This record gives sequence, structure tokens and C-alpha cells, in this order.
Amino acid sequence: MEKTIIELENAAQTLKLLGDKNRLTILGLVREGECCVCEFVEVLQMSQPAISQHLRKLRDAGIVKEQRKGQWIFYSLNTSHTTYPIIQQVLEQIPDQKEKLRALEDAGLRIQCC
Amino acid sequence: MEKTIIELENAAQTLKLLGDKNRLTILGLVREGECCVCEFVEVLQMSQPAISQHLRKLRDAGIVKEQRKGQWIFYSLNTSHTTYPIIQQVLEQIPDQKEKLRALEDAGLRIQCC
DNA sequence: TGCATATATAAGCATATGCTTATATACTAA
DNA sequence: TTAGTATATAAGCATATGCTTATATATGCA
Repeated sequence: MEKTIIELENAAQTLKLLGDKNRLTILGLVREGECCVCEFVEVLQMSQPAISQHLRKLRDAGIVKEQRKGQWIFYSLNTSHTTYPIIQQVLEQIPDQKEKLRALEDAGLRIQCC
Repeated sequence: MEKTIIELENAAQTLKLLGDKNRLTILGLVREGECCVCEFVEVLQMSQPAISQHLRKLRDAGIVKEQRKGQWIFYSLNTSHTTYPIIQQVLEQIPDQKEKLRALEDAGLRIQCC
């Protein structure tokens, strides 16, 4: 398997974005599959604009990509981005967020908007 | 091989520290072996207090450890720290800093103080 | 068309960050 | 003991960051 070396400056910029508890949780969530904004709002218990601003940073950096589906916009990991290997490695070393998504589903909040 | 999961909050704090070009370079350097402060100053072309402050953050977080040898203080990776696996994975994905250390040695600046 | 829902953007503000300069501390050697 | 070298700390400042509230935009549906 060939190794892609990520430029130090790009890596630093990406790591800076990962270095926030809320954004790291967002990435932990999309790791499980695409999520829409209202789900992040619910799981993180943050205001919608705050979530939106975090998502914008992640999207501007190419870490996540968005896809509109009618009324909703879904975010997912951008697996084809240069820094994806770093993201992947980092996410493998933190607790997964499956439980939070399950709780959301149990509360009927996942179906509600997706 | 057993997997150690790093708490999300700890991971975020560590990643925030890695998310700085200069600190990431410092870690790239100590990855090759212990280095003293003056070497960081030389390689990064930054002021001594600026380097010192970066080192303090890394040390306070447990990412690096220090060892005084006479007049000099050497820094190295703290391989026994909880977040070491993350550091290790990240460092494997960025360009190594061997060249810079070699240049330092060629300039006689490595021997000078170590 | 008009209203409700989902999301984005803008402006403002408190706090965090990363440097600078000045100074303190610790060690070495004359 | 005194001077020199290596490093740390403190204070100050400009800029970055992450929220808030208010508002704009886009879509779906009656």
C-alpha cells in the first residue's frame, strides 16, 4: 500500500480543525454515515448557527462534503481529500459515536428529519 | 494488539496542540530523537521565548518530556502518555524532519550545544 | 402565492492564542 | 564569586476563535 505524505502545513491546518471537541464529535458522527444538520444540533445540544459555522469550516477545508436532499443538507466525510488518512487514523482512536445516534433514533429524532 | 481508546476531550486537546505548524515541526524533530531548545530555535528560526512557550504547552499536555543535561534541556516524545498513539499516527503521515536535522549538523550547530 | 421548516450568513463580543520585549532563573567555568 | 550561556517566565498586544442574536436564503407544501 502506497503511503501518501501530507504536507506539514496542510496537516497542521486539518489538525487544528480536529482540535475542537464539538467538531471532533461531528466527525465521529459522520464517520457512522451521513448526517443532517438538525442531527448535529440535537446530539451536540448547540445552536443551529454554531453547528452551521463548524460545518462550514470543515467543508471549506475539504474534510466533509455536503449533499442537499430536498429540504435537508447531509454531511459526510470527504474520503477523497488529501488529509483523509489523518482523519481516519484519528477517528479510529477515539470512542465511536454510535450510541448517540442510537439515542437519537430511539427518541424519534432521526426519522423526523431524514 | 489491544486498542486504547482516547477520550474525545483529551484527543481534542491534543489535536489542538498538534494543529500548529511550529509545534507540529517540533514534534517531527523530536520524533527523530531528543533535541535541545537551541536546536528548535535554529531550525524554526523563531525567538527563544516563542519556542519555550510552545514547548511548555507540549510538556504541560504530557506530549513531550524534558531532561536536563547540564546546561541544556532536552525534549523528547513522551511515549508513555495516553495520547501517544495519536501523535504517532499523525507523525507517520507527515514528511519527516531528518533533512533539517542534517542541515543543522552540517552547519556545526548540532554539536555546538549538545 | 404565502407560510413553515431547514440551513446559511452577518455582526458583535468575550476569550484564547501566539508572538514580542523585558526579565528571572539555573547551570558552567574562569 | 562573577560573568556568560541556556532556558523559563511575565506582561503586553494584535489577531483568531467560538459563541450569541438577528436576518437571509432555499425548499416543501397548503
